[in-house]
Amino acid sequence: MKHADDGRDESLAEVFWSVARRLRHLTHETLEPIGITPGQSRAVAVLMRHGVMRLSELSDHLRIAPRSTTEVVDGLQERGLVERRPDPADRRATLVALTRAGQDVGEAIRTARAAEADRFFADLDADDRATLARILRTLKA
Amino acid sequence: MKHADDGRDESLAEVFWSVARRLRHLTHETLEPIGITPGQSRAVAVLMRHGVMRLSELSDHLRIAPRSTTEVVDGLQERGLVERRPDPADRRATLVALTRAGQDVGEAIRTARAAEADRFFADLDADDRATLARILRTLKA
DNA sequence: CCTCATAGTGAGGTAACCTCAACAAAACGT
DNA sequence: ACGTTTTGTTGAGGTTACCTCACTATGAGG
Repeated sequence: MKHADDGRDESLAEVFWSVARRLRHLTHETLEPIGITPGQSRAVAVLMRHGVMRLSELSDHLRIAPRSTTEVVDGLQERGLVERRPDPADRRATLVALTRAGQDVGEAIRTARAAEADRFFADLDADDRATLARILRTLKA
Repeated sequence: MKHADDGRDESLAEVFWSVARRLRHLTHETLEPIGITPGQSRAVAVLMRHGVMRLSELSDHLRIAPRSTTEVVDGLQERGLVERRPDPADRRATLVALTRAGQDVGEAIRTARAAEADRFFADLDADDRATLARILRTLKA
């Protein structure tokens, strides 16, 4: 008997958030069996793509405060997915590097996320997918 | 000086989240001067649209747990924007209604959000806006 | 070398959710 | 009519993912 959603004259922003909600839930489900949080997964993705970097650099990539990055890295380190090592060039800094296990998990995430995206965007044809990507890229700037 | 974003081969999902992040920040800024949180604002919008309803009904609309709705309503009540009243038809239930002040704030939000959306989606022409709406509506289902 | 900036982190805080259990009131089965 | 089950709301307490502020150690410029 639930209505569960207010359709009609909803704004672009509102639909956007409905979609975001659905995607967030899906992502959560995808990541859960891997035993990693969405935030940690983002960090792993950045490290996969760019390799070893300073904690502060990682903050920039993730667009979160340095202090928050500390926490994300703590979590990954506990799970043995990254290691901290001193930056030989600056003794204040800490480098963050994926361990072997971290790389494996990174691959697993990549695969799972791809499957997830396929499922999620399956209702869209190739054209719509391309258009959506273009429009979102505009909005991102 | 920072890179701040990983562009290149990013997936649809990733761009989506970048946009979401930007929109979330913007919304926060829009709502802050009104002195209301995004969650409360959503509740007010529902009440503006559908009028007096039970707490549990509001939960359904907001798609959050009843217990969480209690908190949202608490916040709004503290600010004098809604009032709780007993449901004459069921003494277990509580009805939530916008006060006069709540309706005024609802209007203010509506205006501010419209301006916000204009700003945010300003880079898109009418066609793109329509297309985006259509695609998002597909994904919402 | 003295001052100022920078890298990371401890302490503590917030918003927005959640579950679980309690309690009252309603609805149902017999 | 009456015991059982369901429903509507809320207290207690937890989680997640962020935040700011202050502190320490180090680096860099005058």
